[in-house]
Amino acid sequence: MSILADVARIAGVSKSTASRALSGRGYVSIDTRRKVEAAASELGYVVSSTAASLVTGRTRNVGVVIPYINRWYFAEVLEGIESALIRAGYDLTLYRLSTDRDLRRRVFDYFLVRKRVDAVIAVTIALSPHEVEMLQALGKPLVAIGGRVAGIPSLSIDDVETSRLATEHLISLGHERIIHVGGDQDEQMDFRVHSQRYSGFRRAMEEAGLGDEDDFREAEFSISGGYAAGLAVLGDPRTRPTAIFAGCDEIAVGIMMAARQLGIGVPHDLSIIGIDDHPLAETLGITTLAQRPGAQGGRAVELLLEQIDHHDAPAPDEHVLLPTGLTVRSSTGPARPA
Amino acid sequence: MSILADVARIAGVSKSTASRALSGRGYVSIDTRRKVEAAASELGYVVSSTAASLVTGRTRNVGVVIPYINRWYFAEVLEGIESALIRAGYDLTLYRLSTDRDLRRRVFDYFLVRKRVDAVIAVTIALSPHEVEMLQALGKPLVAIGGRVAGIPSLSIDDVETSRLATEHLISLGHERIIHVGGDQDEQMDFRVHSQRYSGFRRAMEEAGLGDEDDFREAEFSISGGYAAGLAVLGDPRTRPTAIFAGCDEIAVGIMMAARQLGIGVPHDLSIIGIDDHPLAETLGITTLAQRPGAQGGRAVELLLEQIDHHDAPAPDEHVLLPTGLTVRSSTGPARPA
DNA sequence: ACTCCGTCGGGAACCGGTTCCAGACGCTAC
DNA sequence: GTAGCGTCTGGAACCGGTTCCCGACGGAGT
Repeated sequence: MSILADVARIAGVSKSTASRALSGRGYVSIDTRRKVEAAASELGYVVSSTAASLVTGRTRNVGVVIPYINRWYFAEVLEGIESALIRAGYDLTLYRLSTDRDLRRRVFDYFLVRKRVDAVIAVTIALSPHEVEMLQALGKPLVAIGGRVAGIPSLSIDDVETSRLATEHLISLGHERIIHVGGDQDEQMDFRVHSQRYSGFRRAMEEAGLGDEDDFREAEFSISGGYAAGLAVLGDPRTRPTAIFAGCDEIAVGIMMAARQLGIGVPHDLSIIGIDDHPLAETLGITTLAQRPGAQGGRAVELLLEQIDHHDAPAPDEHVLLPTGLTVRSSTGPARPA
Repeated sequence: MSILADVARIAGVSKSTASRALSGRGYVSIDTRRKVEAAASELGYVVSSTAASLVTGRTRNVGVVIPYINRWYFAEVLEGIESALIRAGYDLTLYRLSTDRDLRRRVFDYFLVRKRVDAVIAVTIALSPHEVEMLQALGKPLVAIGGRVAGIPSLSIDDVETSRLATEHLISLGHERIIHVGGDQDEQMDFRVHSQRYSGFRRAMEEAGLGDEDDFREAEFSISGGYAAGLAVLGDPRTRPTAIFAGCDEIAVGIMMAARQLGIGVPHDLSIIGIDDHPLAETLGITTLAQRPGAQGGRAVELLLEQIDHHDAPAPDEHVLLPTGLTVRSSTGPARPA
């Protein structure tokens, strides 16, 4: 392993000149730069980012905290973040936070605090004021994806409005018996996405004078979860709805599968709408409100890099609401008269 | 931000003693340790891992290169790796390598080489001899998941044997017209998993005196891919097989959906078997050969940490073959006489 | 001719820890 | 009594870069 001093010696210059030549900062004549570069490539030299970080205080490394990897939305966000960071020359250090409070504390106290990351992106993790404060005290820019966090820039779709629109789509088709199959209302980790989607649904239903206390069904946010809930909801012909608003496309897909299993025609006997625009939604022709999680990840990185670049400026405390687009496919259709 | 010198001053000891007290290396009396710890927590001190790495040469950070995030197998492996590393006090830096050769070079030359990671795990990335050599020259332990890499420890399932077993299961049920729906044979990135699965299939078929040149169908390794291939294969009643061996469970699920769509009974008219034991395989009752990617990730971390701990020993160049378990569910059944 | 400024290069301090070395102390062993 | 060892602590070197500061040089401006 060669070090900068070796390169300098071979090139016949001082360490400082070699450093300037390779990093491109400060005055170096073309000639010496060439010599240094030649020496460096001859020796196969690469800077020690550790040493560089120590003195500059910047690591070119961003921490990402995320609750799941194996779910479409999260994996997409992660991919978006990853490629944006790589393009900008940054590393991405991954911390998966499950519901384990201890682990969460350890990650914040032990991992994130050490001068290992320049900044942090929190994906659907509602940072506590204490956590925000702690990281900000260390001068680490923060961005949140998936929900609002006080004091830091964040971006997400408007869950309430999106759900409302989805529900209104069904209502406008003449459906009256509509059920929302969504996530556990008590899930603590996230930004109450589930309850926001529920309340958008509720609002649309109330405005139309519809709904009752039996129009919500809990499901895990996955195809299997949707399938199980679908079988339960659709199994009983007397209470069967004519339309279902699924909390996400994975649930919608599961419901679609359950419907097929039970011989229920979509959209003839049942309309289904979801949120996300999961690839399977397209494959199966499921109507949905499209969002682009990968792009959200990329956008979050931009916001972050802006903060890193002018880190003298105060953190912009704005919440960006991203649009979702109603994508009508063949899973929704007019209600048939009973 | 407080530094070690501050802690030492407050505690009334020297930097070296403070370092020893906090890191737990070398002799320190109980008394002074207490004092130092008190000072540290009073100041909210945390070590600068950058500084520590610079002198120790170890970063407690492992690089993971992986081609996809948003696929079940890869996400599971990643989760397994992540939790094992966190438990061991290691960070995980993620590099997603698509088919972009340039990016791949950049990741290896620019990112992995700088003293940022102590070791590297390659998930279904066939490292070139040059890449292996480069990383080993830097003294970085390596482990590969998903296929054999010369010169480094690796672990994977036995793709050939697994496929053969899957195919034999179908044959033993009396099926004669069997099709394999698998991945693109030319995919360069991976360890030719696709072609290995194909050849296991081929072998079983030949031993049984079955098969023809039309018994393979290409599909993307996803539910959508399986669905599309399923529609194509099952659509024509004259060529329709009585059994399908899917290259992975996601494909199997897609085929299952296509079968339902076309009103083909499973397993009455069609048997389906996959590989993986994806959660949906259980939900839908798909027979499969189960593997546990999360456990593979954890095992890879163990192998890696062993190498890190005794890094004087030569790298164990062994390939661990993990078992897969035939899990019979309701998607496979006896062939009906034509 | 002299100042001034922009370009170029070297020396040395510095980032914040870890670790080697040497010295001090108290204890046991001979 | 002293040699020898184990425990404890401080000083200083060191990891490998970056950057500040200073001096040298050459050309332009007056």
